[in-house]
Amino acid sequence: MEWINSSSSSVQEKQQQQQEENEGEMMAVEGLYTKVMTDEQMELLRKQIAVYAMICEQLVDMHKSFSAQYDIAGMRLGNPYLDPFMASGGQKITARQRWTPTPVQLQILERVYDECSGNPGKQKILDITTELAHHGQISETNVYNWFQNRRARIKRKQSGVPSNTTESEAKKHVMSKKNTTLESIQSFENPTTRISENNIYFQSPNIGMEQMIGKMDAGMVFSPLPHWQMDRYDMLG
Amino acid sequence: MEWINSSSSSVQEKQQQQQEENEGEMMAVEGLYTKVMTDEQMELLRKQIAVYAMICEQLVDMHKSFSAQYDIAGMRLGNPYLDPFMASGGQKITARQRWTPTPVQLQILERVYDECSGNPGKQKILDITTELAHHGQISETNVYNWFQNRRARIKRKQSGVPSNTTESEAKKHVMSKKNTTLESIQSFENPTTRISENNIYFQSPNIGMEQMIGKMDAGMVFSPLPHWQMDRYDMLG
DNA sequence: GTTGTATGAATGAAGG
DNA sequence: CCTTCATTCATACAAC
Repeated sequence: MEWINSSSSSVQEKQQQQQEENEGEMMAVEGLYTKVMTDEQMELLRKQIAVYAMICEQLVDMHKSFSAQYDIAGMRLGNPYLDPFMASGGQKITARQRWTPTPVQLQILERVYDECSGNPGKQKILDITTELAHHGQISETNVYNWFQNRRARIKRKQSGVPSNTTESEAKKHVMSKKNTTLESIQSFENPTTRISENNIYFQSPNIGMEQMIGKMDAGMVFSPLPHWQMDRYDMLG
Repeated sequence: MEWINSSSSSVQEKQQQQQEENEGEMMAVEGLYTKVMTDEQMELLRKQIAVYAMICEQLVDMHKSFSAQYDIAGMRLGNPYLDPFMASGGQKITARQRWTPTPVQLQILERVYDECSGNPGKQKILDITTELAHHGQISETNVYNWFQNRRARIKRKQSGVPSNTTESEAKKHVMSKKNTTLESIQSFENPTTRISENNIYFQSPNIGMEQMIGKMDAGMVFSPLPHWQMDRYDMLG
């Protein structure tokens, strides 16, 4: 069978339509459509899985030790870690993963925003999309999101931008991509239990069970359905 | 920096297959190279991660039982670990304000979603809630909203998407996501050791540790270096 | 190459 | 059910 064959399945049926030469996440392969994933994304996924694999393994080892004897000393689950896989090849490209309005589009959007007091109707969005499409690849969803975000962010600014940046959208800085994977995993939520240092999982050969559990309970939550798997849906018809 | 270190564990050992150039499924886009992945592949990966998450969670639960029973001091030999960041703000201590499904919960939800064709009855929701409660804080409303949103969003995605013919065929390859979810994962690498029954992981909130370990040693072993990164990897024949 | 920031997108929840 | 909001995640890009 074909590995690279277009299909749909997964939680949401999907089928692409729209722009075919869109360089976004879709591309044609032998006449079929497929999603594109960058090395970076793959790397990330790979790491997530690896992290789980490691944790599962350690937990199992731990259990074995327990079962065998309450030999605490045997608690040493890990040992020196080796690098299972790291150096990813070359991840140069970055297929566009997110739409970015062109200056022209932005200008039009802002103009319309003022005209509509920030809330254009569905039909209006469709019209706008059509017009913007003349200036670059775009979809209704993009427009919809743009207005959505615009409203939310303007509102936030007005209602005060107190130094209260600890909560809203101006704080958490997920640093460089290198740490992103772990960061995203451990700090997904619940800041009170998050570990301050990155690499908590690997900073030492032996990780305390308590810590691990902490991570599981609090931070081991990750985006279940990677957004890039989803299609860019066109907001309703 | 090193991400994953491992020594000599069954699972990770295999991850060693250094990733090379993976010329395999690459294609040129605007002069750049990218990897390609189908929806099925993505779905599969996502599920793999989810299963790991679930296993980890259960292992942790088990561990907790053990700890409680024997109250082994050695377990916390680690470092108490204090969070240096908690002091400043003060309000961030408050837990999250909105429910976020854990991977396990999500997996269950999706399974139920398929079973109920997206519309579980009131009683069903109650049942689900009860079960999900074993994996984290949750309320009926959460479940209700989840289904509500899911239906709406799936629908939206489907709209504007001319149904396609590739679907029926493609589905065969991956799974109808109902009972095959785990199967596909289990048999990912080693079909001979796969579990014959589906949903073995979910038959009850707690499954025996031995079983789980069995799964890990036998069926849960998958190519650490995602097949889609290997050259010409042939997924099942 | 890192760190900070602006902003596109995902999603739980609320309102109608 | 549908639309909208609020919050958060993640990425593109600028600034260092």
